[in-house]
Amino acid sequence: MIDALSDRPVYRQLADLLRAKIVGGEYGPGDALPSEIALMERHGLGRNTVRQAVALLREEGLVVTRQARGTFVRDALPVRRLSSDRYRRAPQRRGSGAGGTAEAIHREVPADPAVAEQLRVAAGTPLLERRALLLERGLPQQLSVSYVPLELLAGTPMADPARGPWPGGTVAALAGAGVRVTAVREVVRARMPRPEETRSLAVAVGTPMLAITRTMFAGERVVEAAVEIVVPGDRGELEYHVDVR
Amino acid sequence: MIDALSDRPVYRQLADLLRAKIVGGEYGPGDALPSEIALMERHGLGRNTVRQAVALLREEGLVVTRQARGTFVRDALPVRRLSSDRYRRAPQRRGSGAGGTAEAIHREVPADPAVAEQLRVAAGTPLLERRALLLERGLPQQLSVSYVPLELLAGTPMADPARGPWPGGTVAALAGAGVRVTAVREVVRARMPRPEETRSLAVAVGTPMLAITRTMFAGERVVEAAVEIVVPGDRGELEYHVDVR
DNA sequence: CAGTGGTCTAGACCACGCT
DNA sequence: GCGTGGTCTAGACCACTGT
Repeated sequence: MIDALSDRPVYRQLADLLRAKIVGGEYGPGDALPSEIALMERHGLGRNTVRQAVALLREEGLVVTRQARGTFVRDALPVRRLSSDRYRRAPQRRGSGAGGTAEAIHREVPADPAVAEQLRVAAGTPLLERRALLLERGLPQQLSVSYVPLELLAGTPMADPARGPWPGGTVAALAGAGVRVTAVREVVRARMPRPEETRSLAVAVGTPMLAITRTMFAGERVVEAAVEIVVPGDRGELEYHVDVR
Repeated sequence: MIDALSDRPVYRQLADLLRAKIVGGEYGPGDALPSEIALMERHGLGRNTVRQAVALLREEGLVVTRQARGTFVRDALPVRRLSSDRYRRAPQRRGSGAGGTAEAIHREVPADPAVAEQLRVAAGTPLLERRALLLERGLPQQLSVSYVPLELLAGTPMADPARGPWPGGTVAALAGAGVRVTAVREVVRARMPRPEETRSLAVAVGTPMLAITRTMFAGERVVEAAVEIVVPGDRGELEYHVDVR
């Protein structure tokens, strides 16, 4: 099966072999691949070569390795779809809003230059910083850091940093402060997780991330800036409706 | 600098060291990292350990390795922003539409079950399949496969599979056939490139992709289904405007 | 305790880019 | 020709998970 004289590196040939069995369904989601020792013996390869092949599949997102347990075909996780409808002011439809539990840490901070530009305020303006982690069935779902000018929240319960999560999301929270969000701009990127994100979001190495920069507007005024909302690519997808004019 | 007795693996410590110098600016975009031999000698490590550290940084998207040349801090490529405005029927604003050159292959095919469902037609319905590769300054920018029911294009130049790219994009092409696109739905995912995509899009391994499934509507009718539009995560970002109602 | 993947070393040869 | 990263082997010890 594997040709040591081929131009194609041996570890790639082994990866091709295993990949074909995975996409062909011979190894289904959750199944264990043969152990490294078994692959060494079956194909007459050194262990590092086998490990290189497995590493390639891991980078492609096809398998995960678990120490002392084995190498497993990646489970198709239930993907959560985040629709642009989630910004409706009207009551959230089931399944479209925040369905899980959230942990949030609020803090009062002065605007740093980058945030100030996004919010269109002067650097140093007092802001409420909100760091939130959304959990769904115990699995971290998204991580976000966002800012609201404190002035907008003055005199409302949201101005208190000790306050917990905002039920109903940011649009509802701002509505509670008399701020009517009229539009949202999102810029979506794909990037690899930073080392600390692999921990806090509990993602396997090699899992790409959706990174969203969100800006909320009330008319011409910017009322919220989410510097980055990070969603593991194997757990979420984003849905947008665009009206063509 | 590196503690062999630490709990943290040596290769991770080396990766931490190099990462700190990259994000700290000591190695700027395009700069070469020290060679593997240099890192071996400087830190008293085996070559595979050094290579493991570099591989980690490559997976994180921080560096690219080029055979016989060296390891380089990844260039911040000019990122092309794809705005939801690109679907306007009005003349495209500069920089928002398709600015580069496109290669397209058109073919007449019967609808397979998955596409039929997305298009809401019967399986086997004759479709025009369009495979397009968008280039920008010689660099592949996006790859897409999309389908339009042939019936919609009957009697127009677009029905001819031998015809080349559609200037002005799909909305303009459909307008030319008398089909007025009113809305677009996009579902965005992040995933790693498939092996053949690393070639056709010329991306470094470890570059995450934005994968978009697009559905175009004329009223209630589905007039185009793009099964997948793939954009390298280091070359593109998506911008969406959402009106909050 | 046996088996798994994780880490690490030492050494070999190769393909390629530069000068 | 020399230096670079790419591939591959053989062997060692470790940490962790199962029984």
